[in-house]
Amino acid sequence: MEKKYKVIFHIDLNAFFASCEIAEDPSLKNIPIGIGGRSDRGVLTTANYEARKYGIRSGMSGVEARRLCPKLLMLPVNFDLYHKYSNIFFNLLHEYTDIIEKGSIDEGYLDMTDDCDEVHPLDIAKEIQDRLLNEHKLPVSIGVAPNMFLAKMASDMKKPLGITVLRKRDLEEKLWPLPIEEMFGIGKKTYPNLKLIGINTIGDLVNYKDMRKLKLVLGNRTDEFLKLAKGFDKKIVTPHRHVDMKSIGTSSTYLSDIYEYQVALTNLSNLSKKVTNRLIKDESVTKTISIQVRYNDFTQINRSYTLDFYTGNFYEIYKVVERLFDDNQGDLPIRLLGVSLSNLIPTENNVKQINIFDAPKEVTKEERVLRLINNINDTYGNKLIKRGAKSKSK
DNA sequence: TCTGGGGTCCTAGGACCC
DNA sequence: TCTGGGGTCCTAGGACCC
Repeated sequence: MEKKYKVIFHIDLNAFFASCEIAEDPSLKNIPIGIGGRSDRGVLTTANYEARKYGIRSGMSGVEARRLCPKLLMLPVNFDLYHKYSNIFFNLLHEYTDIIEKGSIDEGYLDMTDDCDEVHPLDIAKEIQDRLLNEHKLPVSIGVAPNMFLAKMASDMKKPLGITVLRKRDLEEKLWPLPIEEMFGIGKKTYPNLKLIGINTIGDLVNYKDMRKLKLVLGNRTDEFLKLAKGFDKKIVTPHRHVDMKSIGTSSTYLSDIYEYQVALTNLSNLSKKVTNRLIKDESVTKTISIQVRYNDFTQINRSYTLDFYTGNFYEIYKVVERLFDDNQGDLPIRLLGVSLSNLIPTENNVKQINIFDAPKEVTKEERVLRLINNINDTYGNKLIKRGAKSKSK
């Protein structure tokens, strides 16, 4: 028999990074904690609820956070720890269903439609929440709804440790009064434009009549957003969606701006090394290599190059990075550099077409690169970045 | 509040092939 | 020579999310 409604859970770990630290060291429980933001130019990735009492929020600069709460304990980001707890979280969820889609490191969607025949969904949600808290000290909020969008919106409604059921008949009362910027998918660029045309709440969007104006703001996604706001979402929970990584990247904002060509290259080499190691650990190879350069006025360029073969070799990757940088030098001091790899496939699927040891020229270049990396005190070390192409984006 | 680092997806133009 | 369409891949930028 066809079921009328699906039962979808969205489960969200509250203040996840901070919760991991507290789970690991319970003595931190009642003190304000911020994760990240320890350098002068850093921002907090997470603040626990104790810290939020002081007005501290994630995304806030560390300097500002300390001003609001001088006794704030600031801890470095520890991804290994968070991955450990993320695995604990998803393993527990798998005791209830295998139809789980990972939203990110700290949130997941569960299709519980077939698991709620004899048990009320609310009872299962309560059990999952209690177990995560009691067995692993992980607080979660859970949204229960007939589709993924509504479940996501629901889990956000009561934090921390909330369980919110959002049925179709609740929309007018619970969803539509929310400010439009709280709608999943509407970000800080879009909502000011929606407000300009008179849309302040999700309900305003549902009732909006002037399709021409709406299309000017939302473009091709107009119909999609309208359907979501009305409570319709056809997406289905897709396990393993995030198993195959589409890209691996790393970037760094430097403590002070970079003025020197050689320093930029050294940093790009370090980033390339780091990202190549992650690629190897992931047992993948890449075809497309990108660099990211953010200047001190916050304009940013991204440049990429696609090889006609796959590689997991540092020298091959760095060679491209170096060339992309050489070809695109701006005339501003650099605030951030990044290297990212995409077009990834598993190493075992790669039939290597080029053996670099057969190509003497390549080896010569490798040696040159090697010298470059090992020779930070090069006589040209203080050479100013060449004046070249102006940064474009604005 | 002077603004991190990890990602995903979408768009649009151009190259290139048939 | 004026000028087809369809499909795919690449590149750059932008919006968004956690």
